[in-house]
Amino acid sequence: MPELPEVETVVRYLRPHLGGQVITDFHAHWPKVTAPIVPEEFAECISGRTIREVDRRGKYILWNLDQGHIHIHLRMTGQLSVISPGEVGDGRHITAEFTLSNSRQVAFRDTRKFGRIGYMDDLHALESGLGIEPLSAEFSPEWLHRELASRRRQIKPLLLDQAFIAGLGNIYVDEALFVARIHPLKKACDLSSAEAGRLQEAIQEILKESIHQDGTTIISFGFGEGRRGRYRELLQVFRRDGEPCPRCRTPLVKIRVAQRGTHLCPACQVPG
DNA sequence: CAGAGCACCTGTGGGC
DNA sequence: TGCCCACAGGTGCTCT
Repeated sequence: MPELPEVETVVRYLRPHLGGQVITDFHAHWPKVTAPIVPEEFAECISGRTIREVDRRGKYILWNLDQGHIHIHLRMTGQLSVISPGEVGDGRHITAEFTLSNSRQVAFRDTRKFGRIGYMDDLHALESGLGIEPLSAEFSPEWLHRELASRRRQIKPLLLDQAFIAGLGNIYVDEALFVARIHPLKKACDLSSAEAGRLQEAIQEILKESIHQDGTTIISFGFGEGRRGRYRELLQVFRRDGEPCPRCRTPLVKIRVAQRGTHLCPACQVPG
């Protein structure tokens, strides 16, 4: 499910609900949700702590506490919603829930159970595994071209690598490579300066617009109760194989790259 | 180092 | 309608 724009949307939704609240209780319905530690140990770390602010790093949602940090990764199907007692509704697939000092609850709903919740005293370990923020000023055309020059990997798997750029996933990589007219199998070090420039611009523009649209809902992404992202209608190639290319009308195709479904225009994005 | 394959889970949609 | 298979927005592990 969620890539950077969807995670950012969830963070913006949560922020006004959580700031200043004390975590009074935590309960895991699916014990592995706090893996590698057990839920009791996690609860011990965070109960009684105050949430100072909600933030995002890559695809991680961060709750910065008065001491330490909670990190939440939604993986494929995770959803967070703030609910009042009595409006719990459909309790299916809820893997964990927090209770706040205002007696509201934060429910973590996760059909496929890949999502994880954890605690860290400081964010060093998280930071060490994450690359540049693609919406930061440091992510410039020059930075990208310089970094690509030393990598021999195919460009799509590289862009999906969170240790390189933090936050991109399958949807936005396909969209950005299409806009930049780059074949997903092209070696990173073979990209020209002009291609790197187009790619950098495409990534930033696409992410910004998607955040503006509250992200992309394909099937399961939502935030709060029943809210949906609107970027799906703006997707140019993702899951549009068979449809005409919006640029040249050639039918879009779907291939496998790094075990992921990959959508492209065979005329606009030529290998080599 | 780069890439393939599989594991972790459940639900959905297509083909027969 | 029912069954079986492929596939899904992510990541981490092992093996070559």
